[in-house]
Parts: sequence; structure tokens; C-alpha cells
Amino acid sequence: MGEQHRRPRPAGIELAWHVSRVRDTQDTHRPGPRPGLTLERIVATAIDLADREGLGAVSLARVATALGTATTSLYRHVRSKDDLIVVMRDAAAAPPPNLPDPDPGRWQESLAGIAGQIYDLFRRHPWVLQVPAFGPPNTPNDLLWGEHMLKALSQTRLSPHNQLRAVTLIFGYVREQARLTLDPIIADGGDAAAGDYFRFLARVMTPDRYPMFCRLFADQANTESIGYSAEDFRFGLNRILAGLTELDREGD
Amino acid sequence: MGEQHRRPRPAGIELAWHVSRVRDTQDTHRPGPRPGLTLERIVATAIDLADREGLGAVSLARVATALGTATTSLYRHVRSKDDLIVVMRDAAAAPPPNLPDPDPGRWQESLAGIAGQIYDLFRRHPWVLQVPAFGPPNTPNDLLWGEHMLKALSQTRLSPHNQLRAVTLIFGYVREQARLTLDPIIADGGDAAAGDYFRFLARVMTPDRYPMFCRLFADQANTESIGYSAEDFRFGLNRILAGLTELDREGD
DNA sequence: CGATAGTGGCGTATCTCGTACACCATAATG
DNA sequence: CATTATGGTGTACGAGATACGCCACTATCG
Repeated sequence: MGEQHRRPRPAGIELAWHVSRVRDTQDTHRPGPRPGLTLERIVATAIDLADREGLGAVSLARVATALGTATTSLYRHVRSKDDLIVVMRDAAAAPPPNLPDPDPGRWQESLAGIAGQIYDLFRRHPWVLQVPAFGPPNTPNDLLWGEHMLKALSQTRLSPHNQLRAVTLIFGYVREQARLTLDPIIADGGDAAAGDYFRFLARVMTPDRYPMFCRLFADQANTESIGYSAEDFRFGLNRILAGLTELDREGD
Repeated sequence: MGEQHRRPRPAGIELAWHVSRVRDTQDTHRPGPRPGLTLERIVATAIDLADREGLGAVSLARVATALGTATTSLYRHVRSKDDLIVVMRDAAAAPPPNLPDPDPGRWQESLAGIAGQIYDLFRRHPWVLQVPAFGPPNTPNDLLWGEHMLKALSQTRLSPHNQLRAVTLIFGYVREQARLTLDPIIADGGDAAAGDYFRFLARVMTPDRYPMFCRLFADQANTESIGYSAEDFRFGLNRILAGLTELDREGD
């Protein structure tokens, strides 16, 4: 089971990079029967399952059933379930084929646009946020997004090191915002959840321990959800971009 | 198993808030044998296990063994494993008993200090980052940190709504930074992992698809890891604080 | 003081999963 | 045609979550 612990090397990363494919899908066929299964079919089926029922629904048994094959057949194409998850995650992060190059001189807008597109990916594949993953982005498509952000940032006066830092900063912001927002989608799709959330909190948060929160809640219609609107998304992003702009002015 | 999907209400939240305790630990004992197990003992044991071997090592069986009881005994105190995880997560987020009130007039420093303390919690309990959780902070201790940040932010001219947004922004930043950083600790503790990471990437990232990255990697000793130092932590935090300061000047 | 009833711990059983292994059919190469 | 690597499959095992029913214990009430 998804044990992310004490692995010698990020599992499945090589597979995602097509470095150590169990069996490379080439036109020249070596001896043996023609493969009916392909890594691509497996991944597509698994992603479809995850999209509709969440990561918890992705078991090798269910994927195999959906493919009409035996469970253990999958192991001919994937070393372990964790491997599969890594490849799924990367596939779900695929950027649209024709990403326009960032608009020169308007790097903030470019970054904001990229951030929005990444967010949309998370919305389409919320289960990606359920994958316990650590460390910086390390799969091809994730890094393609990073590449794009670097293109925009190259128009600033930030140092290379700071450009890298800015990339991870924005990446992380989008991910966190998605984690915050995609709860209702995951749960049962509806803003009802947000309302419930505040109703529940208002009931259990007592003024003696949470004076600031209680004041906020009572003050006005702050009981509206937080983080669930486009303006909320813009707020944090704009703070970050403003901070980066300040650094750009100083030239570092 | 950790199915975070399609629950009617965040599992175990009530337990963390002591709202619907399976059995409330009161001094007045109702009929029945004296409880040898308590929720506190269970949670402490489970956290200890998770601290040492990661979230994947936390099974009801192992927790029970560590407690010297039968597996199913735990169900008298916890409705499900997911419930237990929620309570564990909250317990691991407990702030130190005597959090000093934020220094008036220096809200940026106060926020930075709080961010650092939250980060330390993640460092002590990296498994918290392995818990698939969505939505805004919703357990007592998480919100206690929020309360503290609100205290600092009340010294700004930000609108209440924006103060809430700022809290989630900082919270998310720390979490993401921890997710980024705590990889080596999770893996096998050592900066070796970071070096491996860049070595691997430098090998698979070709200049045709990743020109910016390749230029950065070749340029200088940028091959140093990213995100793993105190300065890296400070970078993103300072960008966010700068962005908030700008908003404070404008008074919104 | 003894009956009652709610309660906590436990043994057993079931269902789902990830995965190792051995078997067999297949097809490209010599 | 023989060889041999290869892909799909059936079986098996161990771990894990958890429902269920039993029993022993104790606070209260008659």
C-alpha cells in the first residue's frame, strides 16, 4: 500500500521519464505475444476511475476489471501500485499542447495565467492532491509548467536562484489553494459544504479561546466561505506577485 | 482505508472538538468496567508510531499491539481509523502552552515567528503532510494558530475578509514549504537526496524541452538544492509579507 | 444486598488489497 | 522448425479495516 516511506529513490519516477520502462512500446516487436495492454491504456483507465470516484477507488483489481483483464496482468507494465500513481499524477499534469509563450514585458499576467491553468488541472483531477508526495516537482509535465514559469520570470531582474524559488512559491500556492477549494468537489459537489463548515465552526468555537474568529464571524456576512471564489484565488496570487515585483524593482 | 471521499461530514472532526465523543472521559463513572484505554493513550501511541515510521506504519493492529490490547478494542474509543487520524493530526498541531502575544506594531515579525513555529510542528510530525485532507483548517489546534495570526493581523488595516485570506495564505505557504523540504527527512534523512534529485533531473531534462532549466543548472552552482535552507523559507515568506504590507499601506 | 443494565475488552470472521510465483500460450529469430 | 523471451492468468498469501457477538465488570436502583 502507498508507503511513501524509506524508499531508496522516488518510486516510479524513472517510469514517468521513460527511462526504465518495463517494456518500451516500440514498433519492433521482440519475441512473445503482442501486448494487448499498454501502459497508456492502464493509466488512462486508472485516471478515469480516480476522476470519478477518488484516489481511494483506484485499486489494481478495479482497474483490471475496467480493462477486462486479470489483476496481476498490470504488473507486466508497472512495477508497483506506487509506480502507477506517479505516472498517473504526471499524466494528469499534462499541459495543453500549444501553450503560448509568455507575453514579454507582462510577466505578472503571464504567471497569473499559468497559475490559473494549473489550478484547472487540479480541479479536473482532484485526486492528485490526495497523493502523498514530497519534494520538489520531479515529473516531466510538472517540470514543463516550471519551465514555462521560468520563461516568464526570465523577463525580471531576479537572480536565477530566486527565479527557481519563485516557481516553487507559485506552484505551492496553487496547490494549496486547490487543496482548500476542492473540498466540496471531493465531498459531494456543492457550496453547501462551505456553509456547513462555517455553521459548524461557529457552534464549536467559543469566544474565550477564539475571540478574533468569533468577532469576525459575528461582524458581518464574513460567514461567506473563504477561498472559494476567483477573487480569493486572486488575493493570494496578487500578494505573491506584488512581493516578487518589489524584488524585481530592487533587482535581485 | 483512508477513503476521504463522499463523506457526509469531515470524519472525526466532532471527535476532535469533543462534541460527540464516543465516551466522554468524566470522573463520574457510569456502569461498566473502568476503561483501561483512553482516547489520549491511543492517540499518543499512534502519533509516536507515525513519528518514527511514517503514517503508513499506523495500522490499528500495530497501535493495539503497542498498547498491549486487542485490535478491535480501539473501536470503543474511535469510530474508524479516519477518525483516529483526524484526532492525531489535531493533537500534533498543538501549539506550545504559552504562546506570547504578537508584538504590537511589528505584525510582520510576529507572523514570521508563527510561521516558523508551525513549520517546526511539521518537521516534528512529517506524517501530517501525508494525511489527505481538504478544506480550510477545521480542528481546534489548527484554528488556534489561525487565531494567533489574526491577532497579529488585527494590527494592520486589512479588511476582515482579507485578514482571513492572509491567514490561509500563510498557513498554506508553510505547509507547502514543509512538503517541499521534509522529503529527505521522510526518505532517509540526509541532504544526499537533494543532490540525487538534481543529478537525476540534469540527466533526464533535455535542453530542447527544458531550455530554461538546463541553462539554470549549467549556469553555476545552482545545482544546490532549492527550498531546503532557512533563506529559502524566508524568501517566499518575505514575498508574501511584502505583498501584505503593500496592501496594508493602501489600507484594505 | 442483590438484580439490572450499560459498558469496555476481546475472539472470530469477512472482505478488500497488494503482490509473489509458477504456468502457458505466443511470436520473432536463428 | 526449435528456441527463447514475453505477456496474460490462476492461485496463494499476508496485511489490514471493521462488523458482530460474548463476557466480565461496576454503578445504580429496588
